[in-house]
Amino acid sequence: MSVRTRVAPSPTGDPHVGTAYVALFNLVFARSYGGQFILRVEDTDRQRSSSASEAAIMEALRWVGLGWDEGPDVGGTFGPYRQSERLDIYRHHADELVASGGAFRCFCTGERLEELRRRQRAGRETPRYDGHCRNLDPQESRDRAQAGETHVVRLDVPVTGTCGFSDGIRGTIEIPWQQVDMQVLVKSDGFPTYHLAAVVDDHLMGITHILRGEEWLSSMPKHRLIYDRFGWSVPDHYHLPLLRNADGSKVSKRRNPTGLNYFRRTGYLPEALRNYLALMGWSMPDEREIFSTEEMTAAFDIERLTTGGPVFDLAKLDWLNGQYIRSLDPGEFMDRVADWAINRENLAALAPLVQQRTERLVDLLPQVDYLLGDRATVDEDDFAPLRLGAEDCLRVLDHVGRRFDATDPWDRDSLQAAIRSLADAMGLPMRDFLAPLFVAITGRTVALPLFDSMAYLGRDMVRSRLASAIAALGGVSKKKAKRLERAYSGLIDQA
RNA sequence: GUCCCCUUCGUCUAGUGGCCUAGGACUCCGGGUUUUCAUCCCGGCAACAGGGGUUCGAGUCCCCUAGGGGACGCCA
Repeated sequence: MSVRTRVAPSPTGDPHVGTAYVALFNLVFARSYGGQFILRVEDTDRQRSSSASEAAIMEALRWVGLGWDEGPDVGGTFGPYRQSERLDIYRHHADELVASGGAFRCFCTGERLEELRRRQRAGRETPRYDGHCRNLDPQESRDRAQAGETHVVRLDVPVTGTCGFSDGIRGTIEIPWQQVDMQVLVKSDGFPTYHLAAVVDDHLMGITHILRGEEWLSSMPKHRLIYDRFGWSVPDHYHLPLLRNADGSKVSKRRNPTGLNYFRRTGYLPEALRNYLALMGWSMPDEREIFSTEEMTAAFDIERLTTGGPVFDLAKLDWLNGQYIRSLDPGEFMDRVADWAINRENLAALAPLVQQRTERLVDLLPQVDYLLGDRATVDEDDFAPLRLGAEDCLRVLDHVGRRFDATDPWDRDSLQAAIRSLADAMGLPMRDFLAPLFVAITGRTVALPLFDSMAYLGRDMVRSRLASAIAALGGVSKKKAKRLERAYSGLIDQA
């Protein structure tokens, strides 16, 4: 049987470097066996999924050079490849599980569940569904469901014993069933959760090897159970180490640029990014550090994957990117530069802003350089002349960051509305409120209009500039971050 | 808190019981080439988390401790 792997992003945000990381290893693994690599969109979270995000993720993955053989856009014989289009498949399988006793309907209310979890936490137990609806009379269960009573479907999990399974790079792992929750498989809106959908799809799509992030390791018992209940064989699993921030925590946008578009916009070469990602937890047998994805594929051996979480450190990526840029022949270098930012497409967004401000074409450059560049370097002194003190500036920037995480769509008007409401909530005049933001984003005293600038830059770039401005203002400790978070949610609740 | 995973220079890593006086790369520092800068070249700093075993021999195997991370959602 042909080797088939997949990457299964959830279209709930900006394209993430972690997705590219997992995609790279899946792609290389499949190719090294002459197999196929599939893209599946896991859009089962109705609230958070968006087609804009889906399109951005596919576009970004293609940019990195991680294309797929089958997927929502290119089709394939195992489609559809978008989970929201496979609802009847999941429903059918969930019904089968309920009928066979492998799962049960649960009519518990959210309040009851919350109270239960609170009690368990207080009693130092692992929060877990208590099985309240597990032994409902099947007839009653069916009747209540038929009568339209709101319910979910939960996986029936053994109460005692341990679940043993094997991970391709970690060996055998045992987890007590006691620790495994009776996971919801079908939500009350009829959509499946990840656990059901992923297992069903991986089986139906003929996925033979699953390479995914380590955060899934503790869900493995649930997944094994589902495979077993359906009588399906379990694909080989390999849990990839998680990319880390400098402090060792799971890589996050608050501390690192993690958006693929950031790397694209700041002029990293896709082949350099792939090479760098390959170095995260993997090495060439001959210890070469500069190699193409093709060379990686030819030499690939999953046994060479390490288990420790690598810190995603830009310094080495910068060096590597420099190596790639310098090795380009001049013609190609010129093409890359032209594709990067000084092209019609990018200019189209900028032209309306700069044309009126231009007397000679050369005036264009200083007007837009801060929009094309990496990030404006700011330091504490830049904030000194402002009406708000350093502490207040920091507070403003922090809260703006939080507000922007939830701002959608990312355009001029939404940004303006978001900022206005936040300034109101904080009781600050727009003028004072905007000043530190202007400095953080543009790094100047004179620049193109702030909201247009932010709209052009995009969420990733704005995020990273906010982060460096906050760092310039002294940064925030863990404790301070907590305090700011509380303060922010306080503001939201009032509004 | 409970369970699981992890632990070699600041960072990415090599290492699968003797080739380890622990190698390479990035960063940093010093020097050289270059009319500047960058590149490039040379050199330097720097690690087996701690403690017990097993063994003739342990970075490599086992146990304990510590530290880090992850999971514990009708998110994925």
